[in-house]
Amino acid sequence: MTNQQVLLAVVGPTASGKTALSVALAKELGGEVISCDSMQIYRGMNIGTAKPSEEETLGVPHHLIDVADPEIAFSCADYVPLAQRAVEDIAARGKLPIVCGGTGLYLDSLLRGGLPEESASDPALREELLTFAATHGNPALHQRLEAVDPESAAKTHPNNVKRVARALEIYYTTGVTKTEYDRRSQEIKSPYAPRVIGLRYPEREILYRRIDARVEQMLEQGLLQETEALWKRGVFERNATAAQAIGYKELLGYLQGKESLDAAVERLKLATRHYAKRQMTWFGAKDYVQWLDMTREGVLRPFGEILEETLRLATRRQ
RNA sequence: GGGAGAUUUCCCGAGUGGCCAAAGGGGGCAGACUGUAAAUCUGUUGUCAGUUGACUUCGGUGGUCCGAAUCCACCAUCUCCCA
Repeated sequence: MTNQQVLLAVVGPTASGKTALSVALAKELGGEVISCDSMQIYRGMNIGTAKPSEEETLGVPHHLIDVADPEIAFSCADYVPLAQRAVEDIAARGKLPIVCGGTGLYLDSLLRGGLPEESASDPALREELLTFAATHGNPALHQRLEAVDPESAAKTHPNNVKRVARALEIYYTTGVTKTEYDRRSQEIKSPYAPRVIGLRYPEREILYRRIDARVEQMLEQGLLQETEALWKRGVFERNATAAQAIGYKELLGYLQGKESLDAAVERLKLATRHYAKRQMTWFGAKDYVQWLDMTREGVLRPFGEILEETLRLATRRQ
């Protein structure tokens, strides 16, 4: 009754096991993976972003990885059309698109069917607005938003300057308020019939232990060298999106001799845990997620069992 | 052996008689998010009633005072200095 494209998605916090599961699913169902990760986009950032290696992908094609240089300001708006094309492309070849990743906003935008027509961005204006807030105070910027779009002003805390600025940016560049913009975006009909599997860790300590272990592993694999390469390349000077990636900015202090390695690594682990929590909050609020417990009685469930359950969730009639 | 200083709520750290359950930061917990999203931001964090409110806390014990985390005495632990 619907000709929406079927699509599978595996989401969850960092280090939850998305990669292995989506590869297994692709093998099982004849699919290809579309990464939904704001940092795996970038070339030269492999270890720190836990980009799947050849051993991990097992020959399953992965899309939307290594599509931009770290100096590039890549964003959600760049991601969505590329991902849409990848979905079409995979489907056209009779394969199942499997979206895998933890960048909630990107996934949301993709599943929603893209951003509204009037979507636009103006980096110079953005900069100007941020400067305005810095000199006149956060409330002053917020008041400007309140004047043109009280509804979105009410929903955005004055201190969340970036969000306030974005709302104003939408209005100044398109003449449409953010409230109206959001409304229009809700009218877009999604071309997809997604099955979204969310990996959940009822016992958070288990996930946190995995995070710690993975950080240690990244260090062994040469995360420091990778960081140094990005540093030398000047990625951190321009405040590129890529410079925000967890794993690099935390180690920079050590490389610059401002901090001990142990301290830097601790901060890295902590930042990753914080990030994982934010992801859990994000996905937890999405009603399109079907949750799958990764642990039982304090231990990780056998992979085979998890795969089986996922297949059941993925193919179940809705 | 003598001298100086320290001891605060999970951690760091303010607080030197009432406005202190005690600043601020960190951590924890919860949440928001439609073009920087691995970013950005918010709330909450002694206990219990859960709005006023009650109760227990600032190394320990005992004092002074209407009233102490803040003053005094002794004890304990730690740091530093002189031997």
